[in-house]
Amino acid sequence: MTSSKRDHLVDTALDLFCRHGFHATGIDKILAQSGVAKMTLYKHFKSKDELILATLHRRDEKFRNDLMRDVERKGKTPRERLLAIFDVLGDWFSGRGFTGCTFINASAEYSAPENPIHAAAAEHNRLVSAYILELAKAAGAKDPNALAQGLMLLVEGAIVMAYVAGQKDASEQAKRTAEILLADAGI
Amino acid sequence: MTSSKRDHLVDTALDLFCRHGFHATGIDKILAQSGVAKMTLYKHFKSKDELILATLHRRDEKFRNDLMRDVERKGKTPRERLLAIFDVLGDWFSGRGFTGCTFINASAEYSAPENPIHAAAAEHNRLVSAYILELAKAAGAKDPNALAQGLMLLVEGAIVMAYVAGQKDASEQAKRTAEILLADAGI
DNA sequence: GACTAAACAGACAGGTCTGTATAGAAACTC
DNA sequence: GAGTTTCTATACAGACCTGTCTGTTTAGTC
Repeated sequence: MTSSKRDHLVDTALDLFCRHGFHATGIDKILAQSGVAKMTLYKHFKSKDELILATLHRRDEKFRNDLMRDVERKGKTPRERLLAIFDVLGDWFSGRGFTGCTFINASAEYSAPENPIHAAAAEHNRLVSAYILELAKAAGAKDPNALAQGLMLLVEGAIVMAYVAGQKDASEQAKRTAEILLADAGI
Repeated sequence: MTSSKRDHLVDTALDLFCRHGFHATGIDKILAQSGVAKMTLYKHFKSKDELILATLHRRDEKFRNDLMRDVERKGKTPRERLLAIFDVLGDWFSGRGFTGCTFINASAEYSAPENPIHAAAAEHNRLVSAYILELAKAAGAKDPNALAQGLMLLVEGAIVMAYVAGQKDASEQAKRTAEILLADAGI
């Protein structure tokens, strides 16, 4: 399979980027940890930035797939699922390898909005927002857009508080706050 | 004045760190933009990390001073001031030089919680939280701790949505959501 | 077994990084 | 005005960075 090396590179790069950041992770470290030769990397990716984009793409897919799967397992009704989001966040925060949100971190290192890396983070954000909006509509909220945007603020806020301030219980606080918003939305 | 060069270095470094990130900003660029000699920098700061810590310290002081000043000018009662926080955020987001939260960005680049740079970001977070809690108590909230933590989630969430997703109106959405929380807190 | 394509190993170029060393200029003090 | 401190300018060391290049080895196919 021609793409097995590629996949392995993306996996390794994602691990190192998450743990140490993008600028702080050199190509050589990714090669050493993956055991892949340099020329193989540059055959699959034109540059380090392209490798970063590929890792962000994989991270986005895995993150949203895992989120939807866990949310739909933990909650049966749309209302339960909106609240289950914060339980999933709690599991994520208390997991061993929690290093914050890869996309927030990527935006921090590539601040220009027109940078493709920053744009990829914005797109991920948009897709998560769309999922929450979908649930809010299914739950029959009075103003689904307002509810979804409010919940998204709580999600992002909880991630920041858990990562920057080390406040791992931010997800529980966010869940309690979300219940207030759900009540206000009539569900 | 022995500290004028030092102050100038911190100002310049803060500007460059905010615009381009910490790893991406080399000592030489700070020297070129400030017009200060390298040995002068290393006389005032033992290392680049110490310079970073000094810039974060200044940023924290300026940020919270400006926040409190603007909030207390825009709102007269504690309740008004809690809501005014989000108006101040809106001004910040739409300002020309908005590059997200320096402390979230610093945490992203220095992920280890025991790293002094990450710790400085956590401390800033704690101090902002304390200010909001103070206002929540003065406003006579039913459960000031819960209200303050909920508002803090909205603040951090709004910053992320404004910076990562470019959603500059996140502050308005956060304000509308905050009003729901205030009502729930009985104020 | 011969041919082909992929991956490996490692040197290399050219640039950047942090931090140090040295020598001269400017400013301040007595 | 002499002496001291402060700053500048610049070179330097040693490490790291990305990306290229050259061979060699492995693996798969006919």
